[in-house]
Amino acid sequence: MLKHTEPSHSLLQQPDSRQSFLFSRLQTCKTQQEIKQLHALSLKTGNFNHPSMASRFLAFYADPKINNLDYARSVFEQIQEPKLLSWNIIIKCYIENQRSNDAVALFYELLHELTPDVFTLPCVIKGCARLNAIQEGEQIHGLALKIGFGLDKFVQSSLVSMYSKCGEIDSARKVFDGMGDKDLVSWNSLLDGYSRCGEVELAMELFEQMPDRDSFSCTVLIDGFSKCGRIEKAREIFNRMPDRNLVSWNAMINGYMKSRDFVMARQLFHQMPTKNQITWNSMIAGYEFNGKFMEALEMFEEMLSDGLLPSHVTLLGALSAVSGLAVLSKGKSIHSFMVKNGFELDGVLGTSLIEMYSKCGSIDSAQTVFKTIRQKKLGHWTAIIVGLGMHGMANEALELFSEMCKAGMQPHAITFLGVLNACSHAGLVDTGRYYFNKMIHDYGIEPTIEHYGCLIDILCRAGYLEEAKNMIDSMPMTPNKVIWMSLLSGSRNYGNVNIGEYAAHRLMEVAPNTNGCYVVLSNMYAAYGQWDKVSQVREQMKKRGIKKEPGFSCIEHKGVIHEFVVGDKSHSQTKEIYSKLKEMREKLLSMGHVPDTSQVLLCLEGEKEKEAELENHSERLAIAFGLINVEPGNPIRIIKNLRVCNDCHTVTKLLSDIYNREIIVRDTSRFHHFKNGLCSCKDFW
DNA sequence: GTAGGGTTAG
Repeated sequence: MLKHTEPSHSLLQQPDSRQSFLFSRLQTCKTQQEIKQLHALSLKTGNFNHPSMASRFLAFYADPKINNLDYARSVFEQIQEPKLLSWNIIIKCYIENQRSNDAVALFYELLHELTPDVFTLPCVIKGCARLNAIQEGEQIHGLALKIGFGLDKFVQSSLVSMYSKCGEIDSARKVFDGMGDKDLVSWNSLLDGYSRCGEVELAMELFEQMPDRDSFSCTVLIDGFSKCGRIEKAREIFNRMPDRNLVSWNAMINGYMKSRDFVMARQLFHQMPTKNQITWNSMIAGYEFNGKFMEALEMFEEMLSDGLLPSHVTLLGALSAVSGLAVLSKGKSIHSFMVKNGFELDGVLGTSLIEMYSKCGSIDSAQTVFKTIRQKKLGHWTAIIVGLGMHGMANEALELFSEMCKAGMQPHAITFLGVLNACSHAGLVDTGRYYFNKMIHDYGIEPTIEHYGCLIDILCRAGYLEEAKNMIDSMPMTPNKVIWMSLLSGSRNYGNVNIGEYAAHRLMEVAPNTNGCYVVLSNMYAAYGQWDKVSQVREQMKKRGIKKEPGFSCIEHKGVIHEFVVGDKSHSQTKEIYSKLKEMREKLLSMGHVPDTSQVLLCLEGEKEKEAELENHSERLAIAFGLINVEPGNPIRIIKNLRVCNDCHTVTKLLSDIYNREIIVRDTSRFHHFKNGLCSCKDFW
């Protein structure tokens, strides 16, 4: 960086002697090096602070081609009493670099010195729109009127757009109606407003009233229809577009992804003449959003091998897909890619990484990432608290929660959800009640149905079934499937058939197709020997065509995911796996393990068949695979789509001891760390 | 030499 030294006295007296020379050089020079030399020269010769010189340099550094924001700022800082033009340039530069916060802050600084003009206002209004800062936007609107720029077309259009983006469609309309001279941009701004707030009929009406339309107008409308699920209508407009641009293709892809039409999305993706980063991001995020994690990761790989640089958005999508599949190795490689390419972890990417590591079962790495983030934000604290809770590490989660409060952070609703979830997985009833009340009374946060769900779950797991039932009856919202399921599971665990039946009936009203409901209900009857009721449930399931959701377990090895279902014989290592299973069975037997068949679902009659079913549970196959393939010293990580059954839980504990291996199992809601014959959940799950 | 409108992202 250049040092702005005091110019020598003699040169200062005759600054204009070299000014025209500097001016013409400035016009023709191309490299950053050259401009820096001229900049140095201007400082030496005392021309830097000449009225139009400084802003010329500033404009050069602020130019999108050079785009050295920090340097531009340092140049700006050196200007003595910068003219409005310089302020405008630097504010615009901040907007262009997605630093709207700083742009707005600079604008308020500017107000102490000068009066803004018709160049400043649209720019800073755009910044407010980006920040969703409606209050600042309104303030600046008032200021614009006060200083006499209320009728400037550019100012008005930017206001229409700002109000539209902030969801204040009525205010947008009011400014629009007050415009004397409307052009395409002002029409499009309002059209965007209607599209954004889902008023697509009004948008369509406006579209038809417009004196002119361009590809912007069509794209805005396409996006509006896409977002509210009317993909056919969007397609119609797209088909009629004379000049389809990249953005309209992207908007269509998003629309198809939103309506889960992967075939059409992919078709457009291949058809379009050119793609950009957003196109790829839309495909990746679209797949991820719909739970198509494998496809999302394949797209991500393809994007990289095409030589495109991913953005934050790309990485967010890829990391979420990794979390969904729990492919730790992939997550690690994305993490190192991020470090290598200088992606900051201070923002959502840090949150996403913490989430990824916890969901991949590596809570240690999640904690490491959390510790390395210098400026910890609420999202980071929340992510790690949620992660620790999932891993049954309630004490650590609660400790971090109080540390976070000490650091001056205001926890929000999700943070409390993490805390309550942690309490639930550790069976901390009183602590759970305490935080639930603290949230309401100390932080003024209205509990959502999820918060109630957590607390009710805590009560149910601990056997406080009456209290849970009372809470369900008295809570201000209609109980959902999750809540009735908690009550039902609690009733099964504590043998309360009455409350269990009540919960099951309510559950069937709310969500008649919940297969888990029938399974738990029949397990409950079976556990207490009510076999006639067991067959009734079986009949009901048959009549309604409900089948037990097939369980599967996955294990990743060397970047490949191996999936197993009950009694699976399709794997290439089947022979080895089954002989390992035999060995496991013998070792378990010699430890005196007696299979617990109480949770085996009905259709199997004899004890022997039931035991055989347990032995072939998908996670046992996955464990066998892990014992064969995962190098000793490394934990065996398994992902399940169902809850761990009683017998598998006992068996896995024993296996961790017998084979001296750490086994980490992720089920639908949490992690179990099996080690030395014990589980991190302390048998409470 | 400076200004307003569209796509991904919780």
